[in-house]
Amino acid sequence: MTASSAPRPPRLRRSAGDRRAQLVQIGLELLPTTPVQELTIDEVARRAGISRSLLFHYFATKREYYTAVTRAAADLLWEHLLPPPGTSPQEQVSGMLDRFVGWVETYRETHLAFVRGAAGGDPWVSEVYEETRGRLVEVALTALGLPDDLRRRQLVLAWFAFTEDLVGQWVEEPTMSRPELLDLLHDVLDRLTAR
Amino acid sequence: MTASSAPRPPRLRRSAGDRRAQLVQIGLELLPTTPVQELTIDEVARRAGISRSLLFHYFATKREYYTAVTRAAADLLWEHLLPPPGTSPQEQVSGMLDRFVGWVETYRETHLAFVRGAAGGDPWVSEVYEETRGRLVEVALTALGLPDDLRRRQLVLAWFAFTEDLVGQWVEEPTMSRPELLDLLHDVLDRLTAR
DNA sequence: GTAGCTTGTTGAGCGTTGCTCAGCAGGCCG
DNA sequence: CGGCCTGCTGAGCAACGCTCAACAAGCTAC
Repeated sequence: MTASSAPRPPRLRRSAGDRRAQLVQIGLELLPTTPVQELTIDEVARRAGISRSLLFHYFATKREYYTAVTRAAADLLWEHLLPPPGTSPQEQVSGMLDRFVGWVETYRETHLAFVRGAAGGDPWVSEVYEETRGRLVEVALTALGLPDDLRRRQLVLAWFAFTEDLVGQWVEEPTMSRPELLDLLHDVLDRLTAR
Repeated sequence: MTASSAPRPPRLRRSAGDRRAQLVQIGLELLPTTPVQELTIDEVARRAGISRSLLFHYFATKREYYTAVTRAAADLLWEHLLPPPGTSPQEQVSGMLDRFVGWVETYRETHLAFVRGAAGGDPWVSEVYEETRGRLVEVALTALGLPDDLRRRQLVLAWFAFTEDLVGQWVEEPTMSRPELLDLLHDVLDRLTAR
């Protein structure tokens, strides 16, 4: 409840970069509790303590803003999963898998919201996640030492959908041990790519 | 282009059932070309030749309307996939798989839009598809003669995500023959449930 | 210090959309 | 023909995405 008698909070200017980052950050925080369609510019602006107009100064369109938020989320995931340099190929894949499960365990709500937001409707938004999925598959195939042909690519992408879904279910209702899960996922991937 | 001089089309009353069905039908037709967020009540009402108000008489909320449309789409899929009575258990699963691929082949755009709409954001909507997925998995497990325990259920659900994704990719870019695809999907399912 | 410029920032306002409500009117009944 | 049930409409409100002209914070130049 803002006191109506408050003279007015001293308006402070932020650099363009700061403001953009702040707005994207607010989007990331809102993501887990708010489906895209219910995310309003008003709410974001209110949280940032700025006018709606300013948000449109940084993002020409609501879609553009939402895409930027999605991209930020995708980048976080990407940076977390990418194998550190100097890892052996075998370790790269199992390491990524392990970190992926850990990621979903830690940011369950956020990650699920991210995936749903990316999967749902809007092509501009889903493209962002598609791209990240594509890059991840590329890394995985390289680590496995397999040629990146179209057929295998499809299989690994579909395997990723399998993984997303299974891990998503597993964190809500663990029906096996963590190592069992990791083993199963790795095994399915191996069998699929061996074909 | 509606002639402005048209005296006024004779307003005709429909029974409540007819009108509801018509509105849902319009939703189904709009689904493939229109992401949820861009589906407007105005557009639907315009196509039905009725006022916005009437739509709110049948569906209290836009969400409720959209849920009804999704349910209709899910029911169509369900009826198409359900094995006819008197089929042998083995045929049931491969038959369902075959019909599923056929379904995606035939209604590619519509089905993809349906899945995306169901996956995206809104819990009320996604629940509808979740339910259908659950029933399909139940049928599959029964046909396979396997107990419906939690673990297997998760695996088959995840396999379904795998299948959705792979078939979706395959129809856009066939990297293998149709029988190969069916065989692969069936094989993966068998290996997963055999564990 | 102050004039001036850059640019972060705002408020008023427009068109559209989801949704409400009081009441009109089609068509079946007596 | 009169009455009633109920399908149906139009006006209108609040909230939203988005635009635009103008204000003002804070740096630089003198």
